[in-house]
Amino acid sequence: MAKQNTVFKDAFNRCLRLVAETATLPSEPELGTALGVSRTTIRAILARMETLQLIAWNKREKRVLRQPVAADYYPAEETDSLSDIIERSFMRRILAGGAEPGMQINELELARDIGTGTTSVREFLIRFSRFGLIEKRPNSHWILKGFTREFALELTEVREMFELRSAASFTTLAADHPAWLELSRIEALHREILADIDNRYREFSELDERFHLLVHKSSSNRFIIDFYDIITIVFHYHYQWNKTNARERNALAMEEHLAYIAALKTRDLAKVEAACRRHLQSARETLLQSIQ
Amino acid sequence: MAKQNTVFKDAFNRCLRLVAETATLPSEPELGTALGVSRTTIRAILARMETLQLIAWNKREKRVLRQPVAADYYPAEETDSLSDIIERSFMRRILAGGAEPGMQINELELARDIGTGTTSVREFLIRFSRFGLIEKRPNSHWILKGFTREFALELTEVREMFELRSAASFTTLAADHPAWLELSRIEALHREILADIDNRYREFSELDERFHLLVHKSSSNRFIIDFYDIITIVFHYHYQWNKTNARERNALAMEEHLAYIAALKTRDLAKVEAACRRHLQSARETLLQSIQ
DNA sequence: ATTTTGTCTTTTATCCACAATAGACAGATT
DNA sequence: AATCTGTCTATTGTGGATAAAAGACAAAAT
Repeated sequence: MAKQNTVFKDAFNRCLRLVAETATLPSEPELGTALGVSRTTIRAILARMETLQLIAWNKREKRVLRQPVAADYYPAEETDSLSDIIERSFMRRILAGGAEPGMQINELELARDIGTGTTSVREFLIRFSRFGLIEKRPNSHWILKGFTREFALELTEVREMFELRSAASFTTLAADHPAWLELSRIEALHREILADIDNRYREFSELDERFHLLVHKSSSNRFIIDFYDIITIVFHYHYQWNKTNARERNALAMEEHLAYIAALKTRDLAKVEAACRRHLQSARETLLQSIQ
Repeated sequence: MAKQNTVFKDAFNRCLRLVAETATLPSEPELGTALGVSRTTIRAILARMETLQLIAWNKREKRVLRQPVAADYYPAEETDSLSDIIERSFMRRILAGGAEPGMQINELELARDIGTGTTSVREFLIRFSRFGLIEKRPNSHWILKGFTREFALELTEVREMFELRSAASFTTLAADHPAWLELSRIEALHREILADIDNRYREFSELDERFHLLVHKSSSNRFIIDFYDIITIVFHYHYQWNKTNARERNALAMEEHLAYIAALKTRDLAKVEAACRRHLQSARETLLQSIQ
């Protein structure tokens, strides 16, 4: 097997949702931009839909013949890209499984475990190494440095520097900058979720990322923005793993966010800094608690 | 061709220098640690030396038979690792060659150009992407973001944050911490080179890296230390490329270093910050000048 | 009792092949 | 005149093969 056709399968599934909504599909280029894939893939999707008798396809005409049913969709497991699969598998190993710091990581073993080729695993490890959790010994193995207390402290130290700097530049954005609108949208979402916290507290993780990324982006600094990837991945897996008191923690964090957002809106640097520090402080504590 | 034997060739050359100095070579493990390679490679080296009649090898006895001559050495081009070759070749393309920002980078073309397989080029690009000069479009090409003014400004912004923080933690190191000794050694080297600046100003580049890395290391933060890789590579190629007024620039920078070192030694935070800022300011200007 | 060597196994680095996907271009259609 | 489709080519993503290098272990030597 060479390349996997996950792009096709995922786009096919998304295209089925379009089929459910209209009587005729638009042109190939239009579908391509809508689904974010090339015309080659679009034509493969259309051909498959024709085979399944979902549409009648003749040049420009793409008439919907019937509504898609569950059996038309590709199973969700088949639409994940290989690198996502490797990432998940790897993170489970090093976070959930008892992975000791200092442990050796074996490309071949990892590849066999996941059921993939070594090349993909190798490329994943290279990409992943910038997160500071593993380190390469050339011509030899990788070393797991581990999700330790030191790691968390180093991570949060830089995060705090970057976020304070970003928050400060947020206050200097022009009044008509789209970030202000997005900030208001995020604020509204906070209030919505808080109003129904018992049912919706799980939505916090995604909202948290969206908010902090917005702040980081206002730095206009690629290094600061890229660094946020590390935060994202750490917190993402951390949330999946440590669910004690999630409701309370999330509610508290959202209150802090609201105070932080309010401070940003005043454009008063001292207030922004105070609110930002307060939130980062409790975020750090949450992270540290989950480690030891 | 699978793996290239550059490790062997490079270690062989270095081992020839040992042969020139002694009558008998030490044990295999000892040689291994001295040259930083495994026993497998050491044994390959010894076998080759035996073939060349450089040594008489019988178990523990490794008697030197003759002095190595120029012809015994492998040519320098053959001892560079493939990733170094790719890096150099790539940097020449994007720095020296007129590479426009926004240009597409083609793995296949790059590989053909360098005369190597695509896998190695691909892995290089993945590793290199953390420097923020290129960006990947999945399933498609890479985009060259270019060594632009924005890049330099974003880089120096983070550098200044990190170095100020590191310099501050330097002042809190225990008096018997080895960093103080290394600092004094670096200081002495500065004075030596300044005393003979006309002949030795080219040594600055290496000294500069050694000094700033020492400062960054005192942060004990892997993200700060890793970031210094970016600075290193940018300045490394930048020095090779822009040589106008090198003597004056380097002399000035060294004077600033001396002031910075003196400030560190007082452990007075205000003085450290002032000296550090002054130096970073002029380093930034030098970099910016070379760009437009 | 340690260290060294001989031998063997395992793993990494690298190239190559091939399917999936992107993308280019000319002719067809509105 | 602009957009769309049919067809073709080029490039990326991934598995597999293989030489180089690392590393394990027992027997041999100090």
